[in-house]
Amino acid sequence: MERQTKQRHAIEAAIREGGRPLLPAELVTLAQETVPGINIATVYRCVKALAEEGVIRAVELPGEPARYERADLHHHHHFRCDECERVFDVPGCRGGVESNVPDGFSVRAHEVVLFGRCAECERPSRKRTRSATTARRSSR
Amino acid sequence: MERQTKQRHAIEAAIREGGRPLLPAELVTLAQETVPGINIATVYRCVKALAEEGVIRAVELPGEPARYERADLHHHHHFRCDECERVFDVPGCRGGVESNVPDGFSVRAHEVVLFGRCAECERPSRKRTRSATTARRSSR
DNA sequence: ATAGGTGCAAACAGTTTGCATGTAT
DNA sequence: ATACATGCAAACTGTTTGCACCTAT
Repeated sequence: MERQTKQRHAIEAAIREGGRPLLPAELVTLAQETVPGINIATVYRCVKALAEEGVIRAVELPGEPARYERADLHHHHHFRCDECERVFDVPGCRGGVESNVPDGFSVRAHEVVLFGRCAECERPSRKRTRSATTARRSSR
Repeated sequence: MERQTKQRHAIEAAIREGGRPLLPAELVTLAQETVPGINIATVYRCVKALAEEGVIRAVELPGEPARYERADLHHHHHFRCDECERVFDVPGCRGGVESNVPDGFSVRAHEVVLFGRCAECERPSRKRTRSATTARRSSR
């Protein structure tokens, strides 16, 4: 069983209170407010352990590093804004996605990711630019 | 406009005749049958150019490197086998996936990925193991 | 002839790991 | 006390880039 360390608490807290899936890099930044010296390797190790315990869950979007969110959320999908690159939760799931699989295939799970512009970025007046934490990734 | 080189032809041919989305590493292997000395950097450069021309398309699955397939296919989704790790095309799209987005959000595109076991791996008798080209990745 | 493509090696980003040290139990 | 977590640096994987050379035009 796992030890209660301040690093681990800081990471858990960041994910629990994040409100949206967070990147490992964002987690270091957030956790450093509580544990200044925290290392990225620790974040990766904790995040892996927490995911195996079922406390958090990896949100893996096509072509991007995994983000992490709390696992106690109902089944939902994700929306990635083309502009600010943030990822949002999209509640619910209409089902029916699993039809059309070829004969003999069995479906265990599915992932749906929507791409577009979020409400803030859609509205020209109150335009929001990429946050500092995600701007680095835009060079891709 | 682009030059016709044997490297480029080999890569285009591999994707055109692949029948399923292929990884850059698989493309080097395939293209080497025609152009022995072909380099991975060339594959990445060609693949990027071909994608920009609209000849091929990137298929990006959550948590995995991009695969590439010909662009002249109708809209479809993908199925990844847990066992053999191959990716298959799933024809059609029932729609309705875009509902539930929060107010003010506009959807530009969507991706659906199904996970499970393909027909071959589902059938115990004719079990298929991971191919040599994908086995490396299983350590993840 | 020359613009553009290729191979090679080095650079990068994200992630993982070995090891000595620190700390929760 | 000691087993496990952390920090640091090094290793690793996938991808990109600088540069000298090669080749389709």
